[in-house]
Amino acid sequence: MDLNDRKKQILQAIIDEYIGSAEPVGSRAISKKHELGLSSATIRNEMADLEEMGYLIQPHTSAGRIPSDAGYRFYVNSLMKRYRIGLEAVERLQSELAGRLQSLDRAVKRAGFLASVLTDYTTVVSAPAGERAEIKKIDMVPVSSEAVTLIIVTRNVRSRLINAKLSFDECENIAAVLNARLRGRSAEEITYDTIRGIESELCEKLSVQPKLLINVLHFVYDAVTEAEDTEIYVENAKSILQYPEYRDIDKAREIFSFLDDKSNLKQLIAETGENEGVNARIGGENDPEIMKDCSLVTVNYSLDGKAVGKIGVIGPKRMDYAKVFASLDLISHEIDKLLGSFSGG
Amino acid sequence: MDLNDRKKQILQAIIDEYIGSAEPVGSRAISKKHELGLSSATIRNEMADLEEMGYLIQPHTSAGRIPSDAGYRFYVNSLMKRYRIGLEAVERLQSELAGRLQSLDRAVKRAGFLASVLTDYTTVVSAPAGERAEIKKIDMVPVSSEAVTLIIVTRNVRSRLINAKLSFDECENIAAVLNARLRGRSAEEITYDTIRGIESELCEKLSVQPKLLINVLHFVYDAVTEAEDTEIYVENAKSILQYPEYRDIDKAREIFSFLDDKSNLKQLIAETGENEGVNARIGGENDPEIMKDCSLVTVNYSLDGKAVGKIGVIGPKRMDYAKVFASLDLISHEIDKLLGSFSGG
DNA sequence: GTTAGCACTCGCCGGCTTTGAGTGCTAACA
DNA sequence: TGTTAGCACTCAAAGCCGGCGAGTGCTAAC
Repeated sequence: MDLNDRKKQILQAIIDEYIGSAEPVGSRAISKKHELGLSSATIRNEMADLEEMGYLIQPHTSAGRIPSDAGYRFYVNSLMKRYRIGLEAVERLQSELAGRLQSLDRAVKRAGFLASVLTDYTTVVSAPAGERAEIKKIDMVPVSSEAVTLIIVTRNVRSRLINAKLSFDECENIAAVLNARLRGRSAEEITYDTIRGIESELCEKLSVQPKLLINVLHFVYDAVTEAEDTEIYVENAKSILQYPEYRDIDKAREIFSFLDDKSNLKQLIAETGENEGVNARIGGENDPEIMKDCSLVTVNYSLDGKAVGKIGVIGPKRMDYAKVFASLDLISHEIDKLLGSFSGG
Repeated sequence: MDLNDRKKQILQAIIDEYIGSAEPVGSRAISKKHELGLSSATIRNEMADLEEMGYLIQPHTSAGRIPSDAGYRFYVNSLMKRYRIGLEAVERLQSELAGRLQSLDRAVKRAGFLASVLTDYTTVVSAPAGERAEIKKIDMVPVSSEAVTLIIVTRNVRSRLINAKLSFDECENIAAVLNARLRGRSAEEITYDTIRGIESELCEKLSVQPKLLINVLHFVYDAVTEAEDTEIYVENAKSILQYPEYRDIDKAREIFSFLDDKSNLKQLIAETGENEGVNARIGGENDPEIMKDCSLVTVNYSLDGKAVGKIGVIGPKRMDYAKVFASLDLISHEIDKLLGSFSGG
């Protein structure tokens, strides 16, 4: 059944009100604050209809109404007004994002942080998935008499400390062989046989103790093929405590525990849509029990035209969707731009 | 005035009890649960004395007593029993700590995490302060047609992305010059003049556009001299919510905000003792207002025999000091061992 | 179709009482 | 002289109204 214009207006008014106050909203409030030119009685009738249609819920007889999941869904799809982010905010965002850049991961983490500042909700971001990241260079540097740092440069830089007594020159020699064999190849192409080959070459050419070598190669193999275990960053988790729906400490604790476990978050994020643009999962649309009275709004960002990660905002169901949508839209575009400037070729 | 043995026993019993229950403890409870062979009336008299001496506080007339800051201090200094950490816990800790090691920073962060698991309190750790970290190697690698990664290896690895169109060979050449000039020097030794020198050498030898070069050198200078801004890691902040003293959401929020701001933490951590072994700051001994009903227990860890960072546990004043002391003692020794195996020379 | 009016519902709040844990004091006891 | 049983007293917390008021649904009039 379709909603007529007036019902839409009323539904919108109720949701707007509730988003602001977190209190059930009554007919009188709507008739007074929103200039619909209708008496509270009329509103009441309409509200009764809207409740019957499933868009509103009455917590108890003598209270006002609050939106149901379906109500929010309708709001997000058809009612919500476009939010305009202030120009200074946009500029500040751009300049903060552009600051010195350590890595793509860091850039994305910062984007998540900025999203949390912009929206004042908790954000979750997944770092760029690095599939088929090609090895650009491998380096080995002794950092003390006892330890060597192994550095692998792909799209980003990974490093690992190895207990090994190797001189600077030995490192250079080993690195040269590694580079000759591995440079330009993507991690998946590298098998244990590849490493075997390297091992025998090294044994022949260099006078390094084989035992040490095995150790080093083990680390190389490990680091190179490492299941590009996408990092997940959570920012501003504390903002959860600020919403009345989490006045209950135990509930808040549950959420914190949930957010602390990256595997939860990976799954949560993975379940969200792959399509373009900003996407919302409202309340019960989320799978994990604890998330059923939260909403999760996500957007994909891309590198070389391919979606490689997500930025998500987690907040109460009555979050300011308009603002969140606008913020994520903005941020995803900015991060796309930024990443674009570092990719290509 | 000194405490006789019986008073000590009673004080200890009260504090032990209170640490467990978080409720004011009454004379009857002590006389029953702790086998002192004294009636509640006698305990009452002693408690009155202990209160007068400043070790106990009575929240209101008809409640039991809780320890004062002085009470806790006395407990920590003289009463607390030695806590023994289980052997499996020790072994688990050692194996978890020894896992693949990305950097010293990471190792320490993990130590903080493990401390939080062991104690179930919030932990704060400061990464090894890198003063006089000597430059082992500088590397430049093009990662796309548009970007170059600049890598600086000191005791750890820092990297930075630069927008620059440079070929692999150009990068190698520039890096060679940088290495020749900078390798083996510590960050503080490098002045803007040094960089000027490199600039002119590069301009002479190589046919790189000067403008691009300036950009690159700017980054080098920046990355090299970067105020080795010690990282601070907080783990298990959520555990705060589990203690009845933070049932009040607003109080919890304050703490979270405090913990979110690294500058607060740096200062907090800096204020703690430099001496050997585990150190406690109890309640009012802490400076920040919000920390006045928390305790902070810290320990230094060292690299090359010099204290370079701290691991701290933050919890309610009635934390399980014995356990925390034992845990930090253990962890600091383990991390010292671990770091030791990567230093030297 | 809209609205004023009205009876009704029910959670919330403030004040009241009750309960009980815990105290200090006193007097008797070893 | 130190210890203990007994007792009156205190006071926060919990339970228990009762009134308030926001909000409703229904009805009747416009």
